[in-house]
Amino acid sequence: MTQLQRRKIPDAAIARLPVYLQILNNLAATNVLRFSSDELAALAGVNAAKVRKDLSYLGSYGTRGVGYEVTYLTHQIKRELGLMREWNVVVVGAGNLGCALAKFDGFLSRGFPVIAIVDNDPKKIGRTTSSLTVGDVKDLKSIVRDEKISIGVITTSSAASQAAADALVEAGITSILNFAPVVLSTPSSVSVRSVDLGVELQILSYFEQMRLETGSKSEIAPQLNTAGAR
Amino acid sequence: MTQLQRRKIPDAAIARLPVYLQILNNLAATNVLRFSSDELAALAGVNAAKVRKDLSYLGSYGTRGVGYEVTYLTHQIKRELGLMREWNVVVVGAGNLGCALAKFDGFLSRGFPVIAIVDNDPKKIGRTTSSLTVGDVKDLKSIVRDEKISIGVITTSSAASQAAADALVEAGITSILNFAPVVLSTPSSVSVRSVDLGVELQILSYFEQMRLETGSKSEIAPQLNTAGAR
DNA sequence: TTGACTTTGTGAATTAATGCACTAAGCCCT
DNA sequence: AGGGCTTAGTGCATTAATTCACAAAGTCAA
Repeated sequence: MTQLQRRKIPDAAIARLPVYLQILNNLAATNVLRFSSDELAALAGVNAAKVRKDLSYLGSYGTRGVGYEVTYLTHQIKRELGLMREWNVVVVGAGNLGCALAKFDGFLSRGFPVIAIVDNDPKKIGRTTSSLTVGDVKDLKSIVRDEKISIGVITTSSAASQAAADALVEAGITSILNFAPVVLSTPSSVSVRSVDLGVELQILSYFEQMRLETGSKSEIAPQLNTAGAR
Repeated sequence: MTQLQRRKIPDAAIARLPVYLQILNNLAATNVLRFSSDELAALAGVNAAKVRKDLSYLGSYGTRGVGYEVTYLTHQIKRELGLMREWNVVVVGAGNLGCALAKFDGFLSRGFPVIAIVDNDPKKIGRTTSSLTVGDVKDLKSIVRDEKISIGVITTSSAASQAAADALVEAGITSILNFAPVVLSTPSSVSVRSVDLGVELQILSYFEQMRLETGSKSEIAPQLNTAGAR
């Protein structure tokens, strides 16, 4: 009720803003200066009215009869998503996936440098992977503090994932990206997003089977995920 | 209108079934025989009515006053999702992420063996990674045919991802899991699910920033993603 | 300056998803 | 055999998300 009113943006819209942002980056890279909601909608594979409504949550940044400016809107989306700064990341779990993510361009290039990687396995601690040395999960608290880390990524086994989450929470982390196929339990003040690759494949297999059963002509529902976190 | 009526299950429910399945596997591993919707709801972090409604789309497989049987319901969910068989997978893009996924337990253990990995870079073709030799993307069509591959996973650079998708479609693949931060364009008969790790982090950063701005007490919306594919 | 054209921004209608709350069934104890 | 207890299944109200469709606001050409 007070003036503290950061507009309440629907979860579904929040999840699409990063997609728009990515497309705007591509447009900027090809020297496009302006775009219409129709054009962006086509590139994002969604309805134009949805694009306009999503963008309208940010404010009224388009010009009627003209469209939106690439750089200006990019700026606004970044501001809204909290991307005017970098957020440091720690990876917990130095297995295949963890090491691959630590090296992964896509994190740094989107503003999320991986600053540290830790594990609880003495055989892995001390190893070096792309300029990072695997640390001990026991030191998480001091690492998080010293390196000003905001986000934890869990790439441990399922069995170890809850302990990893507990360690992250204990270390003061409030945002977790979880790759273990486990529903983590954390305080409600912590945001958790889970990416379960098995789930993704199982959803595909549902549609694949559907096609086999019905003789393939079936229409496929449109994808996109919602934001929100637990 | 004919008898071809595979119940129409809502997308949101489809996306949750794999999560329930995973939990049932854990219950079975600890010798639990039965469970109630309340128990499953607690484990999955959702509302009990939602669990019951989701399960009711499969049929009426519970017993009032008692609950559901773990093994029987596991069977039913697997049947619905098309998991009574394995689905072979090919990874396109033998970079860090591609190689890590090729080795990744989580695929095989959930019924999706990675049978082949291909790339278009002559420097990578021929290399061996965990019992798989990197093939040439040019041979995709014959690989897909000979190895009876159903699902393609794209782990190329953004720049190469659309070409990878085109190659998969050309090879007859109708289900794609895409890790490149690009909205792929494919025939509507092909199911595409995109996992953009940058998007996931950006969603987290939104909530993180929200907490900083509002002084952290903010409630966090519940997560889960919807199914559907494009 | 006017008029034709374009495209945003948004009420209002529609559709989808969620969650409540109650009924219908089955178990178990006496 | 009956009564109390438990829990699935579901109709219905609510909330969230999507889409339509149009007025408002701007451009541009003559």
